[in-house]
Amino acid sequence: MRLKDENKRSAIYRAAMEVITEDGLAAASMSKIASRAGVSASTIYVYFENKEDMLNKLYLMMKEESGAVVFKGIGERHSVKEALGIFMKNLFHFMIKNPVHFSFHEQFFRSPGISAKAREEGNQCYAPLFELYERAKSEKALKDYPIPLMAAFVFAPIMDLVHAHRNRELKVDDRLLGRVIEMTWAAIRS
Amino acid sequence: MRLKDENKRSAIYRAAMEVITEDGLAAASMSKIASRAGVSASTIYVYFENKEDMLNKLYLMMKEESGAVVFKGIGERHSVKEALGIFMKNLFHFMIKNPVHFSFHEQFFRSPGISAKAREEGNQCYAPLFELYERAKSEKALKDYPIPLMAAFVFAPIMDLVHAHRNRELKVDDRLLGRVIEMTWAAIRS
Amino acid sequence: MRLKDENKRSAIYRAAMEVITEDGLAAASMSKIASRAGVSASTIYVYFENKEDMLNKLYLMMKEESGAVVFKGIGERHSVKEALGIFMKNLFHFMIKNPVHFSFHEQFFRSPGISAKAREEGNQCYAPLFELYERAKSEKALKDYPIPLMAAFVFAPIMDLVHAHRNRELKVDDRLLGRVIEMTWAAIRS
Amino acid sequence: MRLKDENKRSAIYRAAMEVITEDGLAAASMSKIASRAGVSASTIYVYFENKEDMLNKLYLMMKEESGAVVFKGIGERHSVKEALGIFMKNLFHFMIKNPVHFSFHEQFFRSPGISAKAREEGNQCYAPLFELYERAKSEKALKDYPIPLMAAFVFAPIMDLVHAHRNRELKVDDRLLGRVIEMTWAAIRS
DNA sequence: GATGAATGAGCGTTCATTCAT
DNA sequence: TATGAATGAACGCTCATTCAT
Repeated sequence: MRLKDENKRSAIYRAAMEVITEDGLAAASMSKIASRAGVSASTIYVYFENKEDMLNKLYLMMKEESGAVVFKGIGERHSVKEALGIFMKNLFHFMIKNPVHFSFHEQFFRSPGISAKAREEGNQCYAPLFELYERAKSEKALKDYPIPLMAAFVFAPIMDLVHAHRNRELKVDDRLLGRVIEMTWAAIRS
Repeated sequence: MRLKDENKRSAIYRAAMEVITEDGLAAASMSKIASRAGVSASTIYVYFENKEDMLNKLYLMMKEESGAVVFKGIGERHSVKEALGIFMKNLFHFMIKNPVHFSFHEQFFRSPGISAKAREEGNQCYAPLFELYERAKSEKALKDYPIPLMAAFVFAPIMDLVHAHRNRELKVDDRLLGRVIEMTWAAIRS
Repeated sequence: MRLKDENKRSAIYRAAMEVITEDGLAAASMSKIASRAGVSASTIYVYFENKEDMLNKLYLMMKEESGAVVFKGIGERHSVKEALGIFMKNLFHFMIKNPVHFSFHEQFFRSPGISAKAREEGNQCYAPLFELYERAKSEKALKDYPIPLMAAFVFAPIMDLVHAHRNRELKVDDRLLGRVIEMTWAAIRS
Repeated sequence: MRLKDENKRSAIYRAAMEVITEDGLAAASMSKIASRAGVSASTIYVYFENKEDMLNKLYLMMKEESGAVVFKGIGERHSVKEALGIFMKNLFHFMIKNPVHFSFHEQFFRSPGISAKAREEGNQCYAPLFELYERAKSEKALKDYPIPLMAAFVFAPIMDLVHAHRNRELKVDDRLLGRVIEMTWAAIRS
């Protein structure tokens, strides 16, 4: 028997991302994804239980991909403020370079299409951020407010920046990015 | 002839909100909405041109409803900071009291399901916010950054707060709300 | 109580003819006919039992209208050949002047939309043609073949002529019309 | 994987013909055709793009089927008159033996349900008739009148004969058929 | 008599999924 | 493993018709 072909699996992932980005989540049918991936629709069911399973796993995979990038260059040597700044810059540039990730994130953000379990697991790809938060608490560098609240000040402005940049409403350069990071810092610093 | 029953129109609105809240926008079919509203699916077409028309009008109606509430108590006598604080508190309480509005807003935020025209009209329900922003610019009370960027610091934390409150991840009281307003202010003040 | 308004009835007839001519029989919905007639769809049900009834009665009315015209100028003094020639000319000109009648006839010709009973009654509007046929039999002017067969040679060429004329495939003048009548006569004469 | 079952394709064709024959073109819904064919409605979409595509292809198939029969036995050795006679006899017998073809032809004759392209292609199945017409012109055997006009004298009587035969209004035998052919010839001969 | 509201039935079509090979 | 065939369920929507006024 042939082994499951991991190239095929990732072709399906890639196709799903593209279709969702281009046509939206609602219009992303299995057959559209399949033909984009160059496989038959029924082949998807060899690799995934069903559509929901595929989307959840895709969500996880994308979280892993971004998680592997957004913490690059951050080390113990950095202050909390520096670390957060690097993270936000990384996040911005990753989303600019990977518009499919960005669109996908916008489509799935709090969408009921993703199970709580997958969401939970996806968050673990951002574990370094939570560790940073813990460190900050011990250093008393950040306000001691709940994580989701702090996260709102970190993520929302960056994602809005990417959105405006993509729509050409705004030309985002390093100076503007730096200013936004300062705004976030002003909000959350202790 | 029977008169058009405005109760029925609002029953359809309510049903649509509920179904979208519960099952998500993608799964909100006309027949599901109809049976929730206690009417036949074809009756919806007596009151609306088609699904898109219904969703756009629903979007507008909800924007109007929230717009009529979130600026209550704000006057010329208030400083920009005070006015923003009142707005954010109003927004929070409105969303807590109207969970369907909240879910609906989350579903429709940047969804392609809403036409640009409806979005534009919907924004006009929040005109006082834009006026406040203009006033702030002339008073040099706020950073002179693009509106969507500033908005990210105003809306995202409140909506996250509501989200966490609803999920019982967080017990939000006036003190926490006040602190969040302070965080936002620290971020956007000039 | 108000009397049934015969103007309204004929407005419905006229609207139905127009809609059927413009959009085809399949697309002629009751509401489209109603709005063309300037009445409510339910008003049609005051004047007719249902759609089928309306179409059958419309069919009859049109047969009556054409029947009142196509025998004009024919008298006992005419030979069978002359009479047939006048009939065919009348038929051609009537259909050219009343494109709605023509389209309607083409749509309904042998369509299952018209009941056998209405078809039967409609034929009685062409009674003079049958009488002419009887006279011809007694004069031995025509072949003694069944009526539907003879009719094929009389009607089909004229209707085709009208069709080609309307489509501008053919410019039909009196000379061509005369020739066609001669062809028919050559076919059916004894 | 299962192989595409050509029996199924022709079962759909047959079902469509039957339903159209019985209920008329307007009432021939996909689901009615499907259940007559013993397949699910969605299965039709495996074999055809959509309803229009199916009807056009069905139209073509039927034209091909009749085209393959109605010119049988006609050769260069036959005079124009003989050839036309054979054609008309073939046409009559084909329509008698294939009542579904006959009804279908009546329904589709000039119906807007068939695309101009399909109609064009369908006509090519009757190419030998056009060639015969050309030959007749060069031999000056027929009147030099436009094709559709000549066709009216050839087709209409035969189709009427079939119609009357099927309705038992008329018992058509070879003698009557021969006489009709003579009538047509008298009409169109030069 | 006239009509807008209301609806069940049905339309053509798409879809996620299963089946047989 | 891989896939085209097959399908029940559902979709958005239209329609002829009835009802209440």
